[in-house]
Amino acid sequence: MDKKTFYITTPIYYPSGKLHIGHSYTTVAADTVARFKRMQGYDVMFLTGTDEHGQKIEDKAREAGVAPKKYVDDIVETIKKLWKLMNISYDRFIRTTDDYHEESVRKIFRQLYDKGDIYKGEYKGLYCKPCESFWTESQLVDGKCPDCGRAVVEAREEAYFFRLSNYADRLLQLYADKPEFLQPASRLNEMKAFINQGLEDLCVSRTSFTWGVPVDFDPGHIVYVWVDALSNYITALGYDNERYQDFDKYWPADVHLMAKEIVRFHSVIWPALLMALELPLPKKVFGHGWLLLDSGKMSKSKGNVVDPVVLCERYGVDAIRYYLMREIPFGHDGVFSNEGLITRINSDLANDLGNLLSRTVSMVEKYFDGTLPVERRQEPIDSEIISMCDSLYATVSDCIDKLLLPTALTEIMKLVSRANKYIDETAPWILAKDSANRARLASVMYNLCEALRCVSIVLSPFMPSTAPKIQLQIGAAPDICTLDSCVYGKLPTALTVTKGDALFPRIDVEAELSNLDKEHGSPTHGAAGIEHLPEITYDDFMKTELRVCRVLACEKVEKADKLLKFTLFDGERERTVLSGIAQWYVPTDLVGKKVAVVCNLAPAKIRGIMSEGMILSGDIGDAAKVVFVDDSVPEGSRIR
RNA sequence: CGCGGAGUAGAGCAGCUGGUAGCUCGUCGGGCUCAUAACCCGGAGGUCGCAGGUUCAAGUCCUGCCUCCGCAACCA
Repeated sequence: MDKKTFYITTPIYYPSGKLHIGHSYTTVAADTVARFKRMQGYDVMFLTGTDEHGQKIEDKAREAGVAPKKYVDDIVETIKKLWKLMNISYDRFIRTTDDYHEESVRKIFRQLYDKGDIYKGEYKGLYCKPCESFWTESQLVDGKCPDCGRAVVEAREEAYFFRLSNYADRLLQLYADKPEFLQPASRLNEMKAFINQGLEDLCVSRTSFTWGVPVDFDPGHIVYVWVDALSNYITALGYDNERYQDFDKYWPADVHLMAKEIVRFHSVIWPALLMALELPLPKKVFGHGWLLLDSGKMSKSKGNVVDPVVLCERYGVDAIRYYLMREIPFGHDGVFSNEGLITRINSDLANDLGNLLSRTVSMVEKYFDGTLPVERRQEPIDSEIISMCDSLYATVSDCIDKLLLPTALTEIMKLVSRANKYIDETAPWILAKDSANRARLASVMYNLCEALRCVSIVLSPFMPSTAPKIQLQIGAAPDICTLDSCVYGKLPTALTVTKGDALFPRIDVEAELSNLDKEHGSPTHGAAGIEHLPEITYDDFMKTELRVCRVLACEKVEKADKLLKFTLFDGERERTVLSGIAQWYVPTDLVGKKVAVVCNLAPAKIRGIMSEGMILSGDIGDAAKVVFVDDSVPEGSRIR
């Protein structure tokens, strides 16, 4: 009883599609800290979950032709499977569609309303009817709708607002009093600047969609994401609901972990909401950086290789966990690349750690038939490796507390390197030649096993399935693999080891990279493999109405870097088509040209403009070039 | 003037409160043979984006500029 508690959270993820490696990154980091804290004896609550309401889910579900709940249910299943695969030891998984959460949200909303922190107001703005969008004065282009260029009218809409502006001073005070509240520190300045620009009250309800928690005293209004999603951190503990009863036990959270783009919500809106609810504030908000692909941004279209499931299946969960925690400077953006991943696995895990275990255990088997004799002879040269064993825990623990995860790993790997060097210094194979050195040789082997044992202990939160494998091979029983035992000298004197499989088989870098290219196309260089789609029938093809069109006019879309707006003549009428090729063409050069157009593509609104078709272009890496049609072919000709 | 981040050896990164420029990978040379062609030692390689300024002293502080990258905000 009365164990110290530790409450850590990830954001609740938006299940509008598959999660990518970035989500895994946040979650693995949180998991590592949670595991470490558990080992330290804390009563840990590690919360993750999903944020399932909102317009986008509603739209996606409609597109997919299923009910929103069904849509998110399916995705949540894949998310839970992913966390299971990645060995994520969350204690609780909250879904904003859970009954108890919705109940709490209704109560919280009402409570804030009753207190006067939420009030019903009017969303005043300039409204464009065709686009169904509100704009502010500054967003307008020439006084017209920036999307479609049509006239806007002043309009008002009822909505609920949270008095965020009232909390500006208290937030600034919070940052001043507790700068450690928000980390890394650079984000603090950003938030101060943001608040100093002037905080406006926050619109916390919507009427434009229905997939969410209704405002119970005002049907038609839906609680918007701020209150709905952020409050998960307390509703999951039973705040304002009966499902759980450990709010008093765990709140305030020790750390909210997240990627940098949502730091603002967690360090401005969330504390303000908590202030309004008169609840204690979380101790720390930490915004880590992004994983960038070496070719640029991380995006869904980049292919399978950044799919965490594929990576884990290919290289093993612990290797991926290690890579993520080791390679990316926590708090900054970092580059994710296949080559970086493979070299990291090879050099750190295969060559250094795995090979250290392998050579150590092999020598004990070779020189002592697997069991060390009890005679010992220590020498001065042993002292360094011994003292490193003894100080390892304190060093790592300090790093974890400061969320310096990569540093923690480099510190651990220093002992691995030292041990490898120690083998060279002591040259056991020479000692083995003279039976007079038996005691000395036993000491050397014992010291190596101790180093491995200590390493495995502090490594276990990072690599939960690798650590026990090491311990098994060096014959370390579970009771001497706790953090308390992370000091030199716990292994039995007559230690017995058991050689096992290689921990991390070495990967042939070049072969692996070319395999990846073959299988997925090169995600990094953009050229290698041609991806083939399933065969289709002639009828399938003929469903596409491809026609020759002449470009009557072409201009850049305002405020859009990539879009060109075409006015085409298709032999029958004019049609407007948008195309994302502005970087590669001067609009006027295209006028008069004939192009191939998919005419029966469902119209879609892009940047507020209806696009009625698609102009065919050939992809050249990331660029695209229009496929021009010979001038002798008349407009309207069917292409087949 | 939309917001923000970054520019340090071939690549990826450290360099906090200013005082001989470091790490990992790669590369070159050497050593060892217990081990997963792994391990250990040594070398080469940087006028720290550019230009000014402050200072006895500046990747490190200040000013301006250039470049790259995210997001906002679109690739039908």
